[in-house]
Formats: sequence, structure tokens, C-alpha cells
Amino acid sequence: MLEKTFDPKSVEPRLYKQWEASGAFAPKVDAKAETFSIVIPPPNVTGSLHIGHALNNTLQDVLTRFHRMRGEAALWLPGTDHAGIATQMVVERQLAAAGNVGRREMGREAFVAKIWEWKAESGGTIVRQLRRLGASCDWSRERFTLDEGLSAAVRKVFVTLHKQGLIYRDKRLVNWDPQFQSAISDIEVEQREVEGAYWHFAYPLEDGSGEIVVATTRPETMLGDTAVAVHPDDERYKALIGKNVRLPLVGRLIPIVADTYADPEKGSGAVKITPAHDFNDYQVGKRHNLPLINILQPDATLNEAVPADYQGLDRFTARKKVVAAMEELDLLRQIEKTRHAVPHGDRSGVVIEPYLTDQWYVDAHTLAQPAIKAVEDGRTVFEPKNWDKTYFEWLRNIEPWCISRQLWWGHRIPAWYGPDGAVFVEETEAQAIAAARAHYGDARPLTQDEDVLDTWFSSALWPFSTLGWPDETADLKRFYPTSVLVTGFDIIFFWVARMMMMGLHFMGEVPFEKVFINALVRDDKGQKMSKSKGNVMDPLELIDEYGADALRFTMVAMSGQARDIKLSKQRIEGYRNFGTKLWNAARFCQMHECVAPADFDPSKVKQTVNRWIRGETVRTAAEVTAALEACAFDDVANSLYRFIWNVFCDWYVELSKPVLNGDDEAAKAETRATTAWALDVILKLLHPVSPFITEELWDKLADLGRKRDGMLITAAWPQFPEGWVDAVAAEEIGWVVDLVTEVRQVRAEMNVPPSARAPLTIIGAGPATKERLVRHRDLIVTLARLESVKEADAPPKGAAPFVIGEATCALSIAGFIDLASEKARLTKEIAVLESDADRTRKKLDNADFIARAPEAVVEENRERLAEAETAQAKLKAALQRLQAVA
RNA sequence: GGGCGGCUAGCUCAGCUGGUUAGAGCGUCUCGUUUACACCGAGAAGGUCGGGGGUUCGAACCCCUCGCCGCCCA
Repeated sequence: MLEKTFDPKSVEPRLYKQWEASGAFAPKVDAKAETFSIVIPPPNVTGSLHIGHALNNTLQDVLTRFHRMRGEAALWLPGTDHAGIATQMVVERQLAAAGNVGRREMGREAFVAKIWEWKAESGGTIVRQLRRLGASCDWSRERFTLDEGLSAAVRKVFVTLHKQGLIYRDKRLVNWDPQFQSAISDIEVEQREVEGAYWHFAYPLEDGSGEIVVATTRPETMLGDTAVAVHPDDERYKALIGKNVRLPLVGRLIPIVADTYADPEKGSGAVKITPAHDFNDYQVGKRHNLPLINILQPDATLNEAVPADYQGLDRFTARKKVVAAMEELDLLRQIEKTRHAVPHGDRSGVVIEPYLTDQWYVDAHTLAQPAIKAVEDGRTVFEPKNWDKTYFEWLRNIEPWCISRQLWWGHRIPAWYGPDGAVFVEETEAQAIAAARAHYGDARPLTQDEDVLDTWFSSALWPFSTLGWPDETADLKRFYPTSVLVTGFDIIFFWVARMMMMGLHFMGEVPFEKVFINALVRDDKGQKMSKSKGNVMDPLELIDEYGADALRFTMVAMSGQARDIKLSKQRIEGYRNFGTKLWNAARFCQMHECVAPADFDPSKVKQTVNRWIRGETVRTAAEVTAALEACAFDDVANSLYRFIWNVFCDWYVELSKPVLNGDDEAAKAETRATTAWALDVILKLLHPVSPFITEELWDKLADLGRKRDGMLITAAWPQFPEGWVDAVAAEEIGWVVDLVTEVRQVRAEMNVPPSARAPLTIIGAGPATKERLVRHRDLIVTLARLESVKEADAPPKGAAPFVIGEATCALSIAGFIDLASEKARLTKEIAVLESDADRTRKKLDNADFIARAPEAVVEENRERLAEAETAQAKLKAALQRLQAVA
């Protein structure tokens, strides 16, 4: 006998182990089987499972389990990425906390060794946590972006792209993160609105004829100014173009140039130009051949290019000093407070500086073209569809991708330099030496590039590098392109677009057929969850409290088209209750020894209720299957919820009780078998969403003698002929349900105590109704808590009437009828019918409607009107009788 | 400034290509311990679908416009 409730805590770990041990997580080897594959968006190796992962991985698991049950060779390939900056930061912090020497004193090799040590110890947290969720990944194929195979892939890609001219080295302005002292890419920079100011500085003209006022939000950059720009058509400054100003504090003479970049409407209309420290100024500098004066060191302190008393100062200290000095010189004209956007590093949180350095770049523009085309052609489809706009927008305006990072943890760039600076890009040092020898004619000492690659560079190869590329492995042939990628919209730029570029370039095919963009999980008030706000919900705690199935069901139910999910505990609790409901329905089946004999054929059942539930089950199986195929996750959940609770539990179980408790043995046996069959289908259909409770019931119900070929995880997905839906049975049960519901309504409205049993009289029943009445009398009596059901030509005195189809029903509850409230009830019913009839009549009276609306719609309205009118007439008659009595 | 979403019952959301009497879950209220389940059952109340205009026989759904709210990119 099952316990009263399901206990996830004791069951989940046990079942997970069994699944894993059974080998079910690995794709079946059958070469004829269709394939289904997903690569996990590799979580950061330093990370731990948060609610966003829970959502993302639940959806992947649902799809994987569904396709596995369909008999496909289903592969969900897990792994993590090495997260260059984040990991290096974690380990540096740990070293500092332990009082160790810093990484620079330690040296590169020792430091990287430390990181590997750290990774071995605590790097796999998130991967372990995924198991708690029930993730059915194939752990035997787990990969890491820095493992040997993936590193080989990275080198191969780098070298190939370099030889194709698609990777090159260039000196340009980059986004420089002074905390990490590394370049970062455009998309790792976020604009933050901060309180700031425009400081208006006067620069005196060289000839002493006056001054020109410029405004800046970064005063310290004036030390690197090499020009002042004004708009060529700006009358105020036309005469000054070509003259020089003497840069205060520095003393350098710099020209006034004409450039349309200067906006006459903004500030004074004149703008200072610092080509080495501003992206716009850099362009102006190029146009006017201005010198680039770099004034910063990598840590954002000022270098020797500035006057002596500014050297070594931090940029913000220097800012204050510059302002003070300008004020002293009486050259500070104005301070204008303003809010403006300032670039910050998304990882470090510090202000980013445009900085002139040598870096490696990918020619993203060239690689983007096939990636754009693939989505335009529909070779890869976004779901929801609209996200393709975000994808296109970015790829069509793409900038060169800066891929080098001044870090130690990552893929070291496979480039070696000769003594004269000549560069040799090769996959191995030996090949580089050979190339150098060929170039120089003799052996020369080479030094490898110190930098490593952006983590996303290796992530971009993930869909094929994890399958074994560059080797032509069996996995690669079988599982590439992958079927679907499930990920968040925030990394369409970072990852999805880049995988598309690399996949198409190196594999010649898109990396995935479909990209499903999942929502962002927020708290119940719609706030983004964050540690600082203290509103984070820990998925592991939620699993402890409600079980993994409840959390998973919630995630699935809330994954509609919306881009946010507002998660509340209440909701999870509700779906936990849903699990308990199913559990207890199974318990009911167990108590009544519901088992389907081996030769049970659902197509042969005779009882109306059984034919009906067969049809409902078949319908649900079709719905759930279609929804899963379409990634319409909310429909999957709603369809299951409605069927299991509102159809199977609320009605089928109740309708089967009289049979199971009766003595028609044949009917009893058929009902037991049908119940068992339907429950098994339910377990299968629900399994992808709620794997634990279903697997447990699958196992426990086998105790009854149900034969199981194996675990539910690999059971065959249900598929039935449409012919199993029985329209006649559906209509008949629908009639019973309506009748019972009406009786309950009248009883409730009339305050009939639940214990009281009243006789029901049916007047004017047609032949079909009479037959149904014979067949389902016991059922109706039990469910509606009646004393009896009989037919008559006229309603008995003191009975409350209502209408079902062509028949009038009268519930004899004389003892409870309060004349006034009964009158009120009937009057209200009549009014409702009247307003409906009115509306329909108006439509039908409209000649245009009759002429233009489809015949079916017109007919439907005619029927509706007729029904409303007859029902109304019957109730009016009843009301009159009531008044005659009174 | 450009783009993308959203605005439907107290709350969270469904409503596909226009044809319903606009739905669900939660919450609220009333009643209930009938041996699957109180993590439950029965019933009820609650919405002029953000405002205005238009197209149409017919609009929550299509078009225009206005208003909030959110996100992304400048």
C-alpha cells in the first residue's frame, strides 16, 4: 500500500542513481534510430545552480526525456566552461585570503596549477547540483572548455582563421578593464547611468585673441588632448579653424579643426579631442591626422606623458586635481551637473577606459554573413520567433571581435614572435619553430604570445568541439547539427550568434535547428533576483521543500511566450499538491486492485465511462505530444494538469466507484483494467516533466502484478489511433456531468444539507435521455446524492426545477425550499437566458449577418437561440406554478 | 533617439489564422470529515479585455492614435 503522500527526499536520490546506473542517460546505440541532441549551455565552472539554471535545464531535460521515450537516440551533452576572468578572480581571492603570495609573485605556471587544483576540488559544484534537478545528461560525455580535446579544437580554429585572414592582430582602441588589466569585448561592457557633470574649460588661443570653451565629463583626459573640434558650418567658430590653442596645464599647442562630429547644439559647440582615450575622438583623430597621446598605464594611473605632478595618480584623483588646477587658473567656466551613461565592466564593475593596445581580432563581419543567411532561410529557427530580430540586429551591425585577454587562465594564443617581431601562428610550438626556420633560414629564439583567448571563443565551438571535432568522430557525424538549443535571451549576442558563425564556417552546417529562448526568472514582484536585493530563491532549497518534480512542473507551466516568469512559492506549492493528487489517485487504483491483464485491448472496452476515458486519454496524449514538439511548454503542463486532476481524478475515478463497488464482475474487471491502462498512460505522459514521482509510481504499481519491461525513463511514448476517441460516449458522459453539476448547484443555492437525499424527477425526456437514465441511474444517484431518479409527466409539488437539454428536471427538496429564494433563483436563471437569447436574436435579425457570416456560424446561433428560448419557457412555467402555489 | 515586449477577474497568466455565454491557477466567501486525497471535495462571487478612433455582418484578437510599465541597443 502506498503511503498517503509522496516523499521526494527519500526517493529522488535513489531513482537518480538507478537511472544513471541503467545507462539510460546515454543515447541508444541503434544506428537506425533517429537522433535527438542538445548541448547544454555550459555553466561557468565557478558557478552554482541558480533558479535560471533550474528553468533552463528543466526544459532541456523535458525535451530529452520526451525524445528518449519516443525511441530516438537522445543525447544531452553536459559540461562547463572555464570562465577566464571569473575563475582567475576566485582563485586570486582565495590566495589572498589564505595569506599566500599574489599571482604575479607566484608566476604563471604555478598560478595556473593552483587554478587546476581549485577546479578539481570545487569546480564541479553545479554539475553535481544538476543531478538534484533530475537532469538526464549523458555524464560519460561531459566536457570542459579547457580540456585537451577542446583546446585542440581552439588551436585549430585559431590557426585556420588566421591563415584565412579572418583573425588578425591590430592596434586599436579597446575597452580596457583596469581592475583585470585586460581588454574585454564590446558586449562585456554595460552602460550605467550615473550622476556626473560637464566641466566647461576655457582653452586660450595661441595668439592671445581670446579663448574657446570645451566641456567634458572626464577632465583628466584633457592631459591627452591633441585638438579642439568645431562644426565646419558653425559661424561662431569659422574664423578660428586652423588656429591653435595652448592646452592649459600641459602647455602643448593643439589645433582647432573642423569636423562634423562637433555638435553646435551641444554645450559650447566646441569639443576637445583625445584620440587615445575616446572612441569618437579616435575617429576624428584619424580624419585629421592627429597624434595619439596615451596618458594611462594598465591600472588606469597616469603615465609619464603627463606633467610630472600628475604622473602616477589614479584617474579619479587626477580628475579632481585637474579641475582644481583649472579653477586656480581661472579657466573653469562652469560645472553642469548631469546624469550620463558611463561604461562599466560587467564582471569587475569598474569604469572601463578606452585604451590603445595591440590585440587579436576576429573578422566577425565576414563570419556573420552566413550566420544571418541561415536564420533568414529558416535553417535555424528561433522560438519564440521574434528573437530573430535581436539576432539580426546585432549581426548586421557587428564590430570586429577582440578575442585576446591579458589573463593567465584560458587558451594561450598559439602565436609565437621572432626577435624582429615576425609572428608565427601554428597549432604547436614545434610547428612554429619550423615555420620560423623556414622564414629566417635558421633557428631563432621564439616567444609565445602571453595572452589567452576570450572564454566565449571556445564556447563558440561548443556544439562541435564537444562531439570530438576536429576528429571525424562517430558522435560528430550522428549528433551534429544538434536538434535544439535552449538558452536565455541575454546570451544571443555572446554565444548563440558566435556558435552560428563558427558552426557554419567549420562544419558547413548550422549548429542547431532550433533555438528556444527561455524566459528570465524574477521574484514574485517582478524584480530581477539578486544577492544584493536578497530576493534570490535557491532551487536546491525549493527542491528540499517541495521536491524536484514540483519545481520542474512549475517551470514548465510558466514557460509561455512571455519573457519573464514571476515565481512564487505559492505556485510551486500548488504543483506539489498536484503531485500528491496523482499519488492518491494511484493509491485509489491500488486499493481497488486495478491491473490490466496482459492481453487487455483498450479498443474493446464496452462500458460508456471506459470508452469515454479512453477517448480523453487519447486526446490528452495527442495534445501533450503536439505541445512538446512545438516547445509549447505551458500547454504541456496545462494539458496534463487539466486531464489528470479535472478529468481523471474529479470524474473518471468518481464515475468508476459505483462499478468498482458493485457486483457486475465483467464491468468491474473492465473498469479495473481501463483504470490501470489510463494511469500508465498518465505516468508516461507526465514523466518528462515530473520524472521522479512517475518513476516511483511506475515501480510501486508493479507490485500489483503489472508487468514492467523496464524503468519508465525508457518506456515507449504513448501513441494511439484517433478512432479510440468515442464521440457518443463523450456526449453521454457530458450529459451525466451536466446533470450532476446542476443538481449540486441547486442544492448549494437552496442550502440543502449534504446529508439530505432528495428524489429527482425528470419530465419530457426524449428516448436517448431515457436510455442514458437507465444506464447511469446508479451513478447519478451516487454523485448527485439523490434518493432516487424517476420519470413523470408533470413535476411534483414543491420541487426545484432546472433544464438539461430537452428535459426538465425537478429536485424534490420541499423541506428546504424557501419560496422567496426559489423565486429569486428562477428569476435570475430566466434573466440570464433572456439576455443571451436577446443577443443572439439581434444577430439573427441582422440581414447582413445572415448574408455574410458562414452558414455554420448562422446555424450555431439559430440552435443557441432555440435552446435558450425553450429552457426559458420551461423555467417560466415553473415560476408560474410556484406563484400559483403561493 | 532606434528596436522589442507588456497592459485581460484581487494576484499570476491562457486566449492560434477575428464568429464564446472571455477561461485557468492562486486568493476570497459559503458548505462539507461520503474509507484515494483537508497538500481534499462541492458550490459561489469577481472582468464595459489600458483610453480613444477606425475596418468589419461581427474585434480581447486587425489598423491608427494616445497613455503608462519593462527590457535591449545607441
